[in-house]
Amino acid sequence: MGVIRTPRGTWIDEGLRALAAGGPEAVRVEALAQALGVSKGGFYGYFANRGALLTEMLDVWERGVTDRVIEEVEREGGDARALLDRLFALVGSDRLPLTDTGVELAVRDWARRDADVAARLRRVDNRRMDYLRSLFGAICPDPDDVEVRCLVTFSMRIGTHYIAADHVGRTREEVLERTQRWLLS
Amino acid sequence: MGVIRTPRGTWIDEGLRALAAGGPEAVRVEALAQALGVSKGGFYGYFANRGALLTEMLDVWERGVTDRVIEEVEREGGDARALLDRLFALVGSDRLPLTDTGVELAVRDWARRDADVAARLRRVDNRRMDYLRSLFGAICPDPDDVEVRCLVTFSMRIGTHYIAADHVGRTREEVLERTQRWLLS
DNA sequence: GCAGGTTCATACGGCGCCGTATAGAGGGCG
DNA sequence: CGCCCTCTATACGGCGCCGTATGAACCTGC
Repeated sequence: MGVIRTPRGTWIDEGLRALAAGGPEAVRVEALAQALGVSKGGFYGYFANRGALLTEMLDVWERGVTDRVIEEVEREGGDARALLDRLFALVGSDRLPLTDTGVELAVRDWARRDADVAARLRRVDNRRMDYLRSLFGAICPDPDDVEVRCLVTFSMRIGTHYIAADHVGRTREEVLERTQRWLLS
Repeated sequence: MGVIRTPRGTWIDEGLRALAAGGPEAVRVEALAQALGVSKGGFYGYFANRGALLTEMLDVWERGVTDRVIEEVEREGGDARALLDRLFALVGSDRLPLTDTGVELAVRDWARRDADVAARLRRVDNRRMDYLRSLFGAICPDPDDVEVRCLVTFSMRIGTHYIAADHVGRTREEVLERTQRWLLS
C-alpha cells in the first residue's frame, strides 16, 4: 500500500485557488499538477474527469461558505446590532480561509453561464439573505424596509469588489463604513 | 478590389457577443468565424492576432459605454431628480445596444485578472461616478452623503446582476424601486 | 474581358490540454 | 527479504485552437 503524496483535498484546494485567480476556465488538470509539483497521473484516481473536480470544488465551497460565517458571527452572541457589526467586520476584512473573496466572485460570474452553478449560488444567497433578514428584522419594524436594507448590504458587499471608482479625498472603506452606519440607523 | 464580406466591425460585434456569453476565454477566432458563417481566413487581415481583437473590443466598449448613456439621459433635460429617474430607468431596463449588461459584467470580472482591463474599467467607473456625483450633489447638501448614495446606487446596479437571492413575496424590481425612492429622499 | 489588387477558403505546423494506458516506485505484510 | 497493492510518472492519441501560407474567387478600372 503506497503512501498518499497528493490527497484528494489537495487537488480541490489548488482548484479553488486557480478558480479564484482565473475563473473556471483556468482550472486545468495539467496546470494544477504543475502547480502542485506533481504529474496529473494521480488525479484520475480521485476524479472521473475535470468536471468531477469542478463539482466537488463547488460542494466544498457551498458547504463552507454560509454556515462557517454564521457560526463565527453568532459565537459571541449579543443583540442584532452587535451581530450585524460583527458580520460587517468579518466580511469586510477578507480573512476567511477558503471562503475566499476571489472564489466567491469567480463563482458569481460563473453562475451567469452555468445553470448548476446558478442553482448553488441561489441556495447560498438565500441562506445568507435569510440570516441577514433575521438580523435587520430585529432592529427595523417595516418588512419592506428590511428587504431594502438587506439587498443594499448584500449589493455593497459584492459590488465593492467589482467597482473600480475612486472617491475624491476618501477611501472606499470610509464610504462603506458611513453606509453601514446609515443602514443601522 | 474585392468586396468586403466580413468587415472589421463584424468581428468586434461578434467578439463582444462571445465575451458577454462566455467571458474573454470564449472569444476564440475560429469560434467567431464559425458563428459568422465564414472561415478565419479574413480575420488576420484586420487584426494582428487575437489579443488585438480583444483590445479593440475594449476600445469600442470603453468609448460607447459612458458618453452614450449620459447623452441619452441629458437629451431631454430637466432637474437633477428627473435626470436621476431617467438614469435609473435606462440602466434598469437593458435596452442599450452593445453597451450590453452581459459585456459589462464580463469586463468587470475580467478586470480582476488583467491590469489593462482594470485601468479601463477604472476610467469608465470614474466617469460614471463623476456624473452620478454631480446629480446627487444637486439634491443633497452633504458631500459625504452624496458619496454614500453614489456608491449605493452603483453597487445596486452591479450587484443585482450577480446576486441570486429571492425576496419573499416581492420581486427584485420592487425592492430596487423602493431603494431608489430611498436614495432620492 | 483582361489585369491587378483585395478578400476569403483551405491546408498546415505547433501547442496546450484532456483522458487512457502502461510501467515503475515504494511502502505494508507475510 | 520478496510479494503485492496503491499511488504516481511517462507516453500516447485526440481535439480545439492559434497564426501562417498559399491559392482561389471576385470586384474594379481599363
